[in-house]
Amino acid sequence: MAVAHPPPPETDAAGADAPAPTTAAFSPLYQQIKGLILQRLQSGEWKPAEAIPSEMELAARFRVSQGTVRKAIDELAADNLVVRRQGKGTFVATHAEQHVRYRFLKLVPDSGDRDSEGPAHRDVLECRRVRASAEIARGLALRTGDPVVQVRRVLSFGGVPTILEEIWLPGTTFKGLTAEQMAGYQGPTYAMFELEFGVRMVRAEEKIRAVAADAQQARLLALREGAPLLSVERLSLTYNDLPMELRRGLYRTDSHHYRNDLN
Amino acid sequence: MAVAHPPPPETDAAGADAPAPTTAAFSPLYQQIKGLILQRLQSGEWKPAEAIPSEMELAARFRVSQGTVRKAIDELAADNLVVRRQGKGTFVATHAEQHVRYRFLKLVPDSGDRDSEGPAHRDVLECRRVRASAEIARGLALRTGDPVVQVRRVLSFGGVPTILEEIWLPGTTFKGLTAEQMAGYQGPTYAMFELEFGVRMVRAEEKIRAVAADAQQARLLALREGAPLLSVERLSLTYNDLPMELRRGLYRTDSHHYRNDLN
DNA sequence: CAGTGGTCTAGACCACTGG
DNA sequence: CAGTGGTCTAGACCACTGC
Repeated sequence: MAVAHPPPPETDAAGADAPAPTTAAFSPLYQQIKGLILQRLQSGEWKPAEAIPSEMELAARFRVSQGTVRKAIDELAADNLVVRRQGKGTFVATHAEQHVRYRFLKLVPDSGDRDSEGPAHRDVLECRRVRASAEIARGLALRTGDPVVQVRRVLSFGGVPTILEEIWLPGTTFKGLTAEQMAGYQGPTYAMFELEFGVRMVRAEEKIRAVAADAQQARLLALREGAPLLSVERLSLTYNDLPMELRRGLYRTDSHHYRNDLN
Repeated sequence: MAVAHPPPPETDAAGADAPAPTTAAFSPLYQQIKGLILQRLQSGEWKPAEAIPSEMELAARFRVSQGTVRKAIDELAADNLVVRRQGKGTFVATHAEQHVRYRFLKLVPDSGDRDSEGPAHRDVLECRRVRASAEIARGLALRTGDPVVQVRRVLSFGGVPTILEEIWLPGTTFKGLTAEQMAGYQGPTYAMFELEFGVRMVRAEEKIRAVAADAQQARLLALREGAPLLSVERLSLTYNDLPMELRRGLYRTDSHHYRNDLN
């Protein structure tokens, strides 16, 4: 209510808060607040790793109680869009510097954690602009023939080539992406996407299959042809469920496995 | 505080609420309440599909505010231990009759949803008591040689054999499990476990690999030997993270895939 | 209609962080 | 110390269910 029909505005002149609720169907106040915060997040008003205003301040801005803001932020935190730190503030989530690196990579060594084998070595085989095939276009919500950036690379852990992957990105958003960027950046590739292109991947959907390595794949992963590989097709989405990356990885699973927790 | 040091007891004589907090380290009140509710759930005081007492009633019993009970139940609902239904009550979650059937089975047909191919046909190849190998014992937190029930079966979708799986269950808890129960029960096997053995699986951990079918596996799944299969090793746990089932499934992924959502 | 979960508020106090 | 997120309360009212 307070958002849709604000009482005599006080801070409106200063901040222009209270955008049109469009054709808003009914929803709880805290959902509306969540939506307003989301808008600021995707508009880039608050950038990754930055602090967002305190709960008290947001409550004042939106003219609701702190509890209502709190519930909105609770959901954003549950969605991994934001990270709360007691005593410090609430921060826009990022794929970098967060100690939850490699959030989307669920391949782990059979024994021990990922840290035991050190950082991955990236070998970029290819990075070029091409035109989207029908299949790629469908996945990325583009039209066939639209420009896309295609990357092929091999990731090695402890010197062993383990992942062969092919990545497709919308050409207009990722204009100017170079093989050097893909190879040289320290930390997760998704962190580089945030920093260089302002694109933050929010969630992803994976389709997993078992396949047999063809001759080329076998060579790149130092295997015999026909060896079983895990095929992981990932569609990564940014705010508003907008697809922003299509990736197909072939994982060796002789000394690693894909770990998944169900609940 | 209210739980640890209850004021002059009123309902204690009637209900005996306020079990010893043991060596309780400090934790928020709502966490303590969550723990108390959890105790009732795992003790079987409230059984699957039954309603638990209302928030108001629990608040009165535990001598805290409704909001505190609410937060405790919120977390239990987030953990899928309990299901809230506005206007009706809060119910103990179950693998049956919940329209989230097959919560742990992430294999879906490439096109369309699971309903399009009808229910799975179960073919039980084997169901017998054996002694736990070192590996099985380790997974189930038993000792080598302890009795376990071993089941082997094939699941077919639309007439096509798709999953070959081997299941190990602690022999003492699942004493008397028969092939008829494994085959005949309508609905998820996990629902049968709840009904017949009072064991509710709360969460699970899966390790996924790509493997090549051996001669026997290929025959049972109507494939050529060496065909790539998804190996899904699942450890299912009940309350208190107690392991209760070890399962190794081999999935055909020529017309199905393992679907996973990351966020 | 009464009873349930769901929302919202206002205020108090606690726990943690940093200057 | 002030500022932040985290907990807890008490009470009001809304939305949904079933009798």
